[in-house]
Amino acid sequence: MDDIFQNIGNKLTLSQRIERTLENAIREKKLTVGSKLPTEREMCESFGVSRTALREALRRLSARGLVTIQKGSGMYVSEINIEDAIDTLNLYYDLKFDKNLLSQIIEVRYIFEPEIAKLAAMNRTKKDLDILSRNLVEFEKCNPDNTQLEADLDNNFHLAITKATLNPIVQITMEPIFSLLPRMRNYIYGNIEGEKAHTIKFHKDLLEAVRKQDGERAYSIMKEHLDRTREIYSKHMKPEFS
Amino acid sequence: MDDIFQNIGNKLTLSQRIERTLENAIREKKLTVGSKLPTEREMCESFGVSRTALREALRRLSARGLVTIQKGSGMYVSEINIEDAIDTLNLYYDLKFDKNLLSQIIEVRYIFEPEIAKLAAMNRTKKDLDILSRNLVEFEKCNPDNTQLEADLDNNFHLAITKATLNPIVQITMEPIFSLLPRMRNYIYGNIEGEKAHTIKFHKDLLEAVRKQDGERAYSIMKEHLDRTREIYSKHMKPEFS
DNA sequence: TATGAATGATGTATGACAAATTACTTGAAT
DNA sequence: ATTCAAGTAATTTGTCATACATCATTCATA
Repeated sequence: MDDIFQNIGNKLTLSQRIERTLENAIREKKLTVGSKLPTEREMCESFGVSRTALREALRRLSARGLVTIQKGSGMYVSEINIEDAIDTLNLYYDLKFDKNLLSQIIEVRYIFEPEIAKLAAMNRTKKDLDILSRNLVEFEKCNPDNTQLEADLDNNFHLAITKATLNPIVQITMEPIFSLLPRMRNYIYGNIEGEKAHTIKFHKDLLEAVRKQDGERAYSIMKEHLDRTREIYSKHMKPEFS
Repeated sequence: MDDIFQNIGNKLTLSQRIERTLENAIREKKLTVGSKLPTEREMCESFGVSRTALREALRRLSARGLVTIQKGSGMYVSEINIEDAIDTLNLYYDLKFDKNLLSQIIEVRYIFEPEIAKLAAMNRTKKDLDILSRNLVEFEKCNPDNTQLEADLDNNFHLAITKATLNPIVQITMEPIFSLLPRMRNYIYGNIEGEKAHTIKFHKDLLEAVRKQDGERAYSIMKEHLDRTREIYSKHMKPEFS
C-alpha cells in the first residue's frame, strides 16, 4: 500500500462535479439531444446546490458546446456539431502557431492530401463537382492583382476536395489547417503557389480526375502539386523561419 | 442593403462579451501564456461588471482550456495543450458514434496510417524505438485470454507509431480514433485483429522497418495490415451495422 | 527554523431585480 | 360562436450585491 498519501489534492469543486454529472448523463444518452433541461431552480433543488454553483457548471458545458442556453426560454441539450470540433482545433493551432507548426502543416498536407484526393475522386457526388467547377470558373476570371481573393479561392478548392470525401473526420482534420494557410503568407515571400497559370492547370486536371472518379490519377496530380508547393515553401521561407 | 433587419437577435450576454474580450487578448498575445490575470475584484472594477458576470466568463474560458483557475491562488493564462484539443475531438466522436462513424474511422485509418508509418520511420527517435520494443515484449508475453490487455497493447503500438512522426497534428488526428477502437469491439463479433500470431509478426516487421528508417517498407507493411483488418471488420460487422 | 496567525485569493450561498420568452387572458371582428 | 390579435401575467435566464467558506500565500513570532 504505497498510495496511502494519494488522492488528497484531487478534490474537484462543486460546480465541476455538477458539470461532470451532467456531462456523463449526456454522454450516456440519459439526456437526449434537443431535450430541455429542468429549470435552474429545479436543478438547484434536486442537486441540493446554490444557483451560483449550478450556473457556473452550465456555463462550462455551454462553452464546450454540450448545452445551449436561451435567455427567457430554458437550457437544452445541444447536438455537438462539426464546427465545435473545428473551432477548438482552430484555437489550438492559432495559439501554437510558429515555425514548427508551419512545417508540420506542410508535412501533413503532403502525406494526407494525395490520399484525400483519391478518396474524393471515389466518393464525390454531383454536387461536389458543381462546387469545384464553379470555384474553377471564379478562379480563372478573378483579377490577378487580387492576390487575397486568389488565395481564398485556392483554399476553397482544396477544402471542397476534402469535403468531397464525404468523411467528416477528414474534414475536421484538414479544415483548421486550410484556415491557417492564408495567414501563413505573412511568413512567406511573394506568392506561395507560383504563377496563376500553373494553379489553374492543376485544378483543372484534378477536377477532371475527380469527375472521372479516377482515384489514382487524382492522387498523383495532388502529390505532384504538393511537391512543387513544398519546394516553393522552403525556398521562400523567411530567414527567421529557416 | 438587404441586411437591414439582421443583427437584432445577435445580442451577446454581458459575460459572453467579457469572454470574447479576454479570448481576443489571449489570441493576440496581449496576455501571455503563464501570466497571472488580475484578481476578480480588480477585473470587475476595470470592466465595470459584477463578480457573477466576470466569473461566468472565466468559467467558460477555463472550460475551453484557455485559463487555469486555482482556488486561493489566482487565475492564469494557460498554455493550451494537445490534450485539450484531443479531448474535444473525443467528445465529438463519442456523441457522434454510430455505424457511419465506424466505417469512416476504418476509412481514415486505411488512407492515413500507411503514410504515418512511413513518416514515423523517417522521423522516429531512439526513445520511440524503446517504447515500441517494450510494447512488443509486453504483447508477446501477455496472456492470450486477456483480450482486453491485448487490445490495449495493440492500440498503444499504433499510438506510439503516430507519436514517432513527431508531428502533433498527426497525433491530434489519430489519438481520438484509437481511443474509440476498444469500444468498437462491442459492435464487432470476436477478435477484430485476428489471431495473435499475425499481430505479433506485423508489429515485429513494422518495428524493424521503423528501426532501419525504411519508410517505404513501413508504408507497405502497414497498408497490408490494414487491408487485412478492413476485411475482417466488414466480415464480422454485426447485422444491424451492415 | 518551524509553527501558526493574518491576509488575500477563489468557491459557494442567498436574495433581489432586470430582461427575454412563453403562456394566458381578454376583447374585438367576422 | 369562432378566430385572431393585442396585451398582460407568469416563467426563465441574466446580472448585481453581500456575506461567508475554503484554500494558498505571506509574514510575524516563538
